Amino acid sequence: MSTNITIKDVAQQAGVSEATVSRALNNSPQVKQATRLKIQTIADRLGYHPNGLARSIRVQRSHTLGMIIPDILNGFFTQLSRAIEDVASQAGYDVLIVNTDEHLKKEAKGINLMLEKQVDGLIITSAGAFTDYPKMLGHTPAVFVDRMPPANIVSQYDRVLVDNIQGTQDIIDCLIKRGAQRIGIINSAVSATATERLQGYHRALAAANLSPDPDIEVTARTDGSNVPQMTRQLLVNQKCDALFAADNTIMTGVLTKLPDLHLTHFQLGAFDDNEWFNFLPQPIVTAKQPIAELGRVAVERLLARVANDQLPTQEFRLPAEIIPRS
Amino acid sequence: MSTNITIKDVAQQAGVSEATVSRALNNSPQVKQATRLKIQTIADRLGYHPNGLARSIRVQRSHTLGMIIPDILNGFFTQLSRAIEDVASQAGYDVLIVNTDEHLKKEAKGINLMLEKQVDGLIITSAGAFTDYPKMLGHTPAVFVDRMPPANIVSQYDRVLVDNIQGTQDIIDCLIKRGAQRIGIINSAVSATATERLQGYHRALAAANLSPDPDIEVTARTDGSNVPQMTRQLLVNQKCDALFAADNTIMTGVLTKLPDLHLTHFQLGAFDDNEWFNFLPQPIVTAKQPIAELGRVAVERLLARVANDQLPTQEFRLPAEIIPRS
DNA sequence: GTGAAAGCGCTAACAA
DNA sequence: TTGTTAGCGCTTTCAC
Repeated sequence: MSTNITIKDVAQQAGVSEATVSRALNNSPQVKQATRLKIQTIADRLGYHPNGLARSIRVQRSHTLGMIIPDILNGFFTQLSRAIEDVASQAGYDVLIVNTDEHLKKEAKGINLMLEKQVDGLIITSAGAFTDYPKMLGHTPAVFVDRMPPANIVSQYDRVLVDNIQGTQDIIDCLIKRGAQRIGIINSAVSATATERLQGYHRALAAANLSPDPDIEVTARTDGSNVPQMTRQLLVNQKCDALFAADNTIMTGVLTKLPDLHLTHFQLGAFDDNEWFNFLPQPIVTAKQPIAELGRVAVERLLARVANDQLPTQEFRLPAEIIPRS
Repeated sequence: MSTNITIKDVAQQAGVSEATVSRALNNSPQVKQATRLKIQTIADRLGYHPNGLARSIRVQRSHTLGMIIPDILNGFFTQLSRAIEDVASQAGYDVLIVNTDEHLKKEAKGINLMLEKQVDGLIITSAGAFTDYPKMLGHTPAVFVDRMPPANIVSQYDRVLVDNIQGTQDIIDCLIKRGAQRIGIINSAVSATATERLQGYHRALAAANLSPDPDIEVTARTDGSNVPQMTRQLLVNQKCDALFAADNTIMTGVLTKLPDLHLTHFQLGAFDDNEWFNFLPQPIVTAKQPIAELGRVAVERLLARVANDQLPTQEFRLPAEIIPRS
């Protein structure tokens, strides 16, 4: 915040009014070509940069979007943020990012910060199943991606997410076709997601006439700390011949534990793909989320809602692509 | 930008002046406890959020930092951005990120955008060896991380980066100790970095009385497209018994090619560590950058300069840690 | 301890 | 085609 040269300086130098400078620099059609040129030259010479904050406050629009994610180090959110930034910047918006680490307080603080920064809209991957979003957000448009808000208010917001049931079903299906008979699942800590993925798991079992076993259906902690131990439990104690990890952080936990186990015959499946899986000795069947698409749809919908807050809310459900890897 | 309730509304409801509300909400000591309480209650009830833009424009400080990076999908920058966000947010700043894809135009556009958004300072990992930063940046403080600005202006800015020479030397050293006699290098496309890493490479060779061979010193394209072919060239045609990749994207390219080559005895080294390397069948010796430290130092220095623009510019050189992996 | 008034840099009526 | 004026929401003297 050190650009001390303002529209007034340009106006004085050019011998015109501030209004004319503003018009010229904003390409208003109603300014004489000669004037515009002179003004532009002078602005360049002075190294003038318009003060976007002043403009925003005046036009009541910041051209900034806020994005709330658990952790950008998680590959899914890295890719999502990139996609969102790309689409947003194409539309003349930039993006403010806050990492919550699944922490409700951090999320609340982040949202507040963004509201103060007057973001035009918010893209949220929720950490808080119990957060009162309508109260927090006020009239600021928001779309939820991947993680849904609490069930009682979910219909008040636009949502963009993957088809968890189908994606999971395809993976389990593939594992079964390749001979798996007893497939353990380490499910996500995110409840809405977990419910759907478990459902896909059960559907695939049913379709193959395999009966589910509660003993081999477990749920990871949010921080993933219990995943290695569960891996052992399922693959060794419970003698599973395949293991399904419900997201990429869970799979990372599984991979950490594997070498200790000295197993030879078992299969692996995971929701969320990862380019590094290609380099691993053990093939992993995955459901690859259309992350770029998720981001694109989310931003487009958000901007549409910014332009028209009367839009009915909607859920966008995108298909996951199975990557068999054999 | 939909918060239509302002300080004025709170003032009216509370029966005080706007000034008093402002003071109360900013914890000015000179406002009566009772007044402050009443104001805070009313502000809460109304769901009042201060307009940060208006404040910024008034106090001439945005409490926002800008960050220019090539691509957040590159693990190094993912981690760097996280570190920077953490330190910045701790200090009450948030950060705006722009990806340049090593594109000069995108970088210029991004910097302009940030100047318009009135960022208090900029953290830059430069794409442009030929960019005229002093002209672009004006008086906005900037610190360069990892990628340095052009040599003729480098001393005008603070810089934070790793000890490339030592890091590389340690890796090559380790490879030699383990028996390597002919170590190929695929160097970085970033010239300043490449120069230093090559120097470390040569030093290690010299220390072991191995003579360098220009035929096995090659440089990757910025987009890494020629890396797979170079991998084959060095490991097969040139019969290298070890390969050093000068950064993590290069190593990814190497790994892509390896399976085709069906080689059994060779070693791998790389600058930049990656958690996924732990899961690979082939051990990789790396120099792990202190990324969190780089980010922390960069933000701290930047904020120090924001507070005092008379600070002499300085270079911060941090050590890399060798991860031998055998 | 509180209020009145000015002004940060900009844009948008309304005039000329 | 251009200038004048008002005001976006806030903080900060300067009074009282």
